Amino acid sequence: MSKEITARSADYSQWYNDLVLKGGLADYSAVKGCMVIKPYGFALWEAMRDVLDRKFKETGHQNAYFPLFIPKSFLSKEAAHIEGFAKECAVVTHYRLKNDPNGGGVVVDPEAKLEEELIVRPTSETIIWNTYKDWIQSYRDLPLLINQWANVVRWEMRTRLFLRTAEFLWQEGHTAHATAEEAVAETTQMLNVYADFAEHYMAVPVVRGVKTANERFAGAVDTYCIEALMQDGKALQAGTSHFLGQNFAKAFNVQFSNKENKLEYVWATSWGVSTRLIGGLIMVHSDDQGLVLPPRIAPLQVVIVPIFKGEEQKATIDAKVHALIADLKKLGVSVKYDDSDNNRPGWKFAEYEMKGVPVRIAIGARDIENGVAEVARRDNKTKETLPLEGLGQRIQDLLEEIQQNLFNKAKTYRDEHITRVDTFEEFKQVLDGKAGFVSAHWDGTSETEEKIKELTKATIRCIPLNNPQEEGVCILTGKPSKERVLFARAY
RNA sequence: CGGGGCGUAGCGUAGCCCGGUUAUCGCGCCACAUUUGGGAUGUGGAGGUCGCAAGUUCGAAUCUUGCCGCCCCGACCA
Repeated sequence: MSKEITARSADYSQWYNDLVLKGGLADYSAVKGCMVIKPYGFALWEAMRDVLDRKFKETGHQNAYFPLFIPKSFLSKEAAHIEGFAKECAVVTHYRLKNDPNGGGVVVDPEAKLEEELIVRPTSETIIWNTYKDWIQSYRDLPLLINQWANVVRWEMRTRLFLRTAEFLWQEGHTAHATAEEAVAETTQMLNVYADFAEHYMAVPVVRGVKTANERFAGAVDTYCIEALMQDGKALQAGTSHFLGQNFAKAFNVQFSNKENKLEYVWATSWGVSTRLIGGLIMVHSDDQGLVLPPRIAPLQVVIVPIFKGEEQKATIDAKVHALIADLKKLGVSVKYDDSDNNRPGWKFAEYEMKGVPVRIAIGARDIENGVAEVARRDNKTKETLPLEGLGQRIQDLLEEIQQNLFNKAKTYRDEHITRVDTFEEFKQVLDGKAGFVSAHWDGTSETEEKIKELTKATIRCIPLNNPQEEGVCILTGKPSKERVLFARAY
């Protein structure tokens, strides 16, 4: 009816947009490239944020907040860093408006020009390292383990809801360490936190790996990443964790006295995930009926729809439902009883399917008589009639089953879409056919990587961690190679 | 920045070529009634700077010019 969803097979991008808009996650805004995150979408982000925040704290991090604005001169202190971000920075040049003397509303007051322009943060390494300079003097001040939840702005040419917007929400961890070994350990620890979150909460299987020089974060020594595979066979970088070496410490002159009273530059990491994860979540699990959300981060896990004629039936159903709700809440299950009379049951069924609520329970007079309820799973669209007795526990188990099923399904798909190839012909065939990750030998040079990208639009997503070493030859140049890397077309 | 598309009610649209009653239809919204096991039905009703500005004309949603905005596809990117 009013909420037709484009089929994935007809137009994958349109399908994705339909889910975001009609599922009530976000809207386009009056500002080009920026979206409004609606309550349901934000609830999803909050659910993800809560889990991650807990994990950060469990690994010893604390939250803090740094300014939105960064003096222009800060950004240029690390050469590779500014190189990477310069093209997409929003710049504040004035601090005041005034009435247009020609009567055209307000204009920028030319008198109010800033002496030094401010950059709206595209990422906060520079402002943070400028601050750390004052916080770190001794090895006793280390490690410094800070995370920030914030918005950042990257003025992208072309945007897509959640996947790439001019402003987005994220978290960025910035840590300082006394030794390189400790910083590297932090980098991999946080990569594992992300991977664990993706797999156990989002039910999204990921490949852990390290980026090639081409794809590395601007200013990093090494960029570790988790890569996920979408249903259209394209890859999505779902999170990154960077070992920054001493680059930022040197740029901002952050030194500490070690135990031998010698000055040393500190070692740094930074790591982040963004609202982009929501885009990935949608593209991994959802179907042509709408969103499919994994129970562990679904804003709402269970919806109960009563089916009744008249107040009398309603009262009988209410009594049973309230008992069930009490049970579910006791078990930590989030539940909504939609007994509004505005829409009929069929409408509600369709609506909650669109929104991806994992479990729907329908209870009518007929069920009350039989002491049962109809329980419908969103993930595989099956329905079964279950006794009301002990239903709460059964639902809790079912949610866990759904969580597992979503992960297994996504993992099977992902594993079936990692294809080993040994020639460039096969490589192109796979990319244009079944798509997904392509595991192939590469000669290790940036030039070859660039060339392959030019020819096929595929990039090296990562060199997987613990990658088996094997002799081979580069698919493009035929030069010797010691290991396979994962290529894919990516978002 | 290149290519394409679009701007008419909250949303989706017709009308535009070929200017002429009160701007079309559907969804949604409001009221009432009947309904309620897969997106209900009827009756009545509210809602419009036709993106903005200038021009042509007796008359502009419609023609002309300029401007603005958004979306999609590319290059760039999390």
